[in-house]
Amino acid sequence: MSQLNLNTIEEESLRKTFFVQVLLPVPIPKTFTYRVPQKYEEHIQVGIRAIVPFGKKKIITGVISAIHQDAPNDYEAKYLLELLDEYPVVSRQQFQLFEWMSQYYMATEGEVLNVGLPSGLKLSSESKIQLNPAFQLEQSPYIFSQIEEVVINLLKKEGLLSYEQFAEITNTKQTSVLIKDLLKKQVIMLIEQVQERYKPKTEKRLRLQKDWLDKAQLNNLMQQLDKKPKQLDVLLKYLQVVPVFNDSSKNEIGVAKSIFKEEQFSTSSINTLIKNKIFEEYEVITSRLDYLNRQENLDHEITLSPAQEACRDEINTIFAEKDVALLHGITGSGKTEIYLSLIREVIESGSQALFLLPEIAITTQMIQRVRKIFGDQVGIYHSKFSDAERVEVWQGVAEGTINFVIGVRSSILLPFNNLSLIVVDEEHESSYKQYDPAPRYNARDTAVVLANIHKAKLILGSATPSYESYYNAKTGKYGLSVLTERYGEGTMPEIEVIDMRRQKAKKLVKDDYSHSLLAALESEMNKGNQAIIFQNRRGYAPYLQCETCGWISECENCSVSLTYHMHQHELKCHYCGYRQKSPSACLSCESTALVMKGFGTEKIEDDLKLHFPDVKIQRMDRDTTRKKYSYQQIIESFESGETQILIGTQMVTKGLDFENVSLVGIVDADRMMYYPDFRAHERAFQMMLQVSGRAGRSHKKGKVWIQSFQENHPLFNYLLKYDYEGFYELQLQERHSFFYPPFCRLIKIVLKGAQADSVRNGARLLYESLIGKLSSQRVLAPHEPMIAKIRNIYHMEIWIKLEKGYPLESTKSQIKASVNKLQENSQFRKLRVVFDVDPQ
DNA sequence: AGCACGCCGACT
DNA sequence: GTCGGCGTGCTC
Repeated sequence: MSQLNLNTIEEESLRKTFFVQVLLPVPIPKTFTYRVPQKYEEHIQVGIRAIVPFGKKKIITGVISAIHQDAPNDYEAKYLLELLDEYPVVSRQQFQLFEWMSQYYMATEGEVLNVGLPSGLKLSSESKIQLNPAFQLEQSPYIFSQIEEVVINLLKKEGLLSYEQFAEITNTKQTSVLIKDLLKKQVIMLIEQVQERYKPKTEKRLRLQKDWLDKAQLNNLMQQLDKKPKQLDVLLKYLQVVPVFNDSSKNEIGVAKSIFKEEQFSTSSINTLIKNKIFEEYEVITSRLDYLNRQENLDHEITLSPAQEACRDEINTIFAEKDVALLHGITGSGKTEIYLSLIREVIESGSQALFLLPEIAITTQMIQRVRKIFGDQVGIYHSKFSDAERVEVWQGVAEGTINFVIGVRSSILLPFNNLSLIVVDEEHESSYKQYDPAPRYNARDTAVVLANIHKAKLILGSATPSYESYYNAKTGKYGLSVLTERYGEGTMPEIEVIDMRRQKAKKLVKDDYSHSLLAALESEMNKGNQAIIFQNRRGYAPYLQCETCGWISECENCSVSLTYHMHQHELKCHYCGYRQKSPSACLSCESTALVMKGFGTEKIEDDLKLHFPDVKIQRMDRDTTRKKYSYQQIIESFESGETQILIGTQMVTKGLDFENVSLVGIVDADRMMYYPDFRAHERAFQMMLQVSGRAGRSHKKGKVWIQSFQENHPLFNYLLKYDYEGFYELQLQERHSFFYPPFCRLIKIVLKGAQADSVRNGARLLYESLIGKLSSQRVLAPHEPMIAKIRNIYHMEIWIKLEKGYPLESTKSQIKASVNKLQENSQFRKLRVVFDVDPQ
């Protein structure tokens, strides 16, 4: 008796209820607690996805971030509905990284999860329309319109309709009225359905039925088919591809059904063969990463020059005591080969490696090169790839079949569990920083943290390191390895600055081009060489101005001038996309004395085509690379030598290797240097050095021509000598005296709103609250950004400068508290406040 | 972020 | 009188 009692008590106490914390891809700064149904208790794991009810009718998918038994006190937890994975899709290390990112970049973990998970792994519910089972047309007291009857009949036939289908069928925009009516009349009901977006790709395959595998039977079959030549053809083709005569086990794998499609085999005879039980048809799941299925001639050879080898050894030495190495190698020094050889060591030891590149640098050439060395162990993570492909890379990394990922910014969020080496190439690139939406993270800086979590090593590589990284290397936080020699025969081109003021005085400037640049260009063209002309501005002319009254073409929605684009004869806003026909007279005073001011790539293309009518000229900027393959087409055409002059924006500065370029022209250097940003000089120097590096890659000596009205600017003294370090030292003094990074940390707060004065007043109040907490030295007064209005939304900025060592975490909480306090005031509630930590 | 609830103006 | 505008507040 007592025995029995004890047992019940024990069982009672064993029956614990489990709860999970679920991280949802919504911008709410917390996780949600759900109750675990008993049937799932065994399967609960941190890192697997769960479908949960959220709000009144939504059903969404989140990731389980913790398991516990503490029932919440002040509300009843809902049951989670379903588990989606057997194995974690988010690793423990990833949770750590997510947490760090949300804290450091002042975003919610949900927002981090949102950029992390490929959308194929995110699910959301979609409402569907269904006929109410209780509904009977004959017994309904209501009268139905024609369109309602159409809907009823369709629902009877189809069962379920999505909102989109519904709108299409009824051909109305006011579907909501119709739906409400039908709901009221109890004709339909709405149901929530969660759809798994990612579907594995399948392939139909054929193989012989087992009965025919025996040699005698097979001969028998051939005789049977003797009078059916079409079917015999199919069989013979099969035997040719799958030699079951020699090895009957080969039949197991069969052949793809699609191979018969390419040739003249008839589908009907294949179907007859299947019907007659000679062939059997079956499906297998295949990879979308088609290169995984392809047998390639692998070539593991990586040949390093003595200089590269020394550099690689040096990095390994650095890694003995430091976690981060900065590789400062001039353009064309062959940094990639060093990375690849180090990555190979890591992969061969069984760990994972990640190679980050800016989007633009992941070219076909790079991918082919990497695949040739690493074969199917490499995953490519890139925006050009479909979502399903990204899911497959994600899963490959999680399962450990992919050991090496080459990818863009967001690949830092892949589910690595055994990472040993991260390489961030072109680490100075500002595209490593996500600008919008949150989390506004910098993948280069996040890589430092990720490496730390995995106890992995990190290489930052660049020909022109960011001052932050270079400073860290110089002060000993990072190791530094320098490559000063170009790989192969190439030498760095000579740089000449053209004094445009003097040339203009001598009347040697035509349009925007000096005589020297045009003459040099002509001479190179005559020699059959190639040239790159760099101008970091697209369109024809950045603005139109009336010479009579001074009116400037401006955007209606943004505080910027409209850029003239000649090809469409339009004025366009580069911020909101607004466009209008170019006016023929001033919109203010009707004078026809309109002139185009400034120049972009389009104008250069136009001008040079007049100068060099026989030379093939192409332009590469956002306007000409909009279509999927146009970027590749332009590169290939230049590579093959068909195009002789390539005009481009900063797109041409990124990691492109061309053999025959002997001239680089920078038409307007001043524009880059006089940009109102504390990094303007750093950027201008980087950009000019990078674009210079495109010349003289082979045995041909190259030359760079830079046009400037400020040819005495110290920047050029250093640039001519390729003295990166000298200019860095000079800039560093300036950064120090004006207290900018790397001497301080910046946090940018942007307030956005439709009413200019409420934005202004809100910024003022926030500023006052902030200086109360952080002192007026650390907070800069609110100011309008350079473009104060975009799409009719007004912006104000407050910058916070924190000296090194100033507590970051608590400061961020204080900032958030100030913002929350501001938004308690209903007047400022609808202001959007954006935090940008370490803005670029 | 969605989404429902709720309180004030132009319409069958 | 109602529809629907979007301000407000909540989501386990």
